[in-house]
Amino acid sequence: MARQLEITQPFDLKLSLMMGQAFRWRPLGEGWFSGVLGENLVHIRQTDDGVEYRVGGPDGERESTDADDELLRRYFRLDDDIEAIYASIARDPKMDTIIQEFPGLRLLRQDPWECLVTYICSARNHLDHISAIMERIANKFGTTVTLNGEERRTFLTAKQLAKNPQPTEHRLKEQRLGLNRANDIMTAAWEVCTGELDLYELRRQPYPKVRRRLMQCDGIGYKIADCICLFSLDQLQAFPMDRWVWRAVTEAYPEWGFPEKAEPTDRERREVAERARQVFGEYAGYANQYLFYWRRQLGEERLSFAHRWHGKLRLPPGKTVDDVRYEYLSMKYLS
DNA sequence: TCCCAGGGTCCAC
DNA sequence: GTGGACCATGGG
Repeated sequence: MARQLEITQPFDLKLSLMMGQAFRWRPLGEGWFSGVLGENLVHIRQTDDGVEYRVGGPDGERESTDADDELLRRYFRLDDDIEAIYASIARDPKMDTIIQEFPGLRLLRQDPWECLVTYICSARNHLDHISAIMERIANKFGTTVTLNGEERRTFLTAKQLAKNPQPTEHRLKEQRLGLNRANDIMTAAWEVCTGELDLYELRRQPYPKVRRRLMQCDGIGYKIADCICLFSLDQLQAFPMDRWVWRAVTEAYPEWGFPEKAEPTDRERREVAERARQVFGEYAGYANQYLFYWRRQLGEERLSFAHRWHGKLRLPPGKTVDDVRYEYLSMKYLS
């Protein structure tokens, strides 16, 4: 039996699950998505007044309870006052426009350990590739959970890694996540198990301290620390600076004074993040996700223009693909 | 073969 | 503390 959970807030399930903050959600068709939350295999889809979902475990589907509602409320951050957050970051008129274009984008409160592993593997990787690595790791180490004919695996725990280091490290490296990543993950697992790195305790610490602590880990620099802060540690002022957000900022906010070049220096990343916190306020992390998603959508528009160019449609005389793209963007977003 | 991807680290100044 | 060079890895 599917269980209903009422949501009386802006909420776009597909957008929030598939935009590239979490990497283990899969579309099942007819609006359903499959994901693994801890020990639970969850099937969920959006309805007119919220979501409906089913939950499975090692022995297949089980009856959903109030505790499962609470699990989802926490995961989707339904405790956030999203209207107030949108209003806060929409003090900037461009952000207001973007939010109206894509209402219902939600940050997800992910498991800190899984999030740490995910983003250690994310460095210089494509979203699809990150998804594939996470799924391979789960398939190799996880325990089986089933639901409605589907079989998936729980994620690798820190304890599993620290308990039996050599064989698991070897098996981890086989999952093609990069030469040093497996070592970084092993080291982090060890620190988590000894209590030297207490991820849940970091949820109650101030943001700068949390980021500093994460950056002491191998393989975690400024950007990845911000991702872990924002996606799993309740640090909503974190502002992860990857190349997409850098493009969004340099193109849409020229008045901030950052040059349009391919890659920012570490210093420029820091300065953009600080500026973003001044402009968007204490919920800058939500603005960050909107900029990330928005700019990636434009990337797809750009591909679309290139496709037409090579196809039947011709560009206006004397104009480049970028000219047309920027005209389009100016009309649509930046007027 | 070249380019790209939710970067990190190391090493001179 | 900063800027630059180098590193990494699979896919299109």
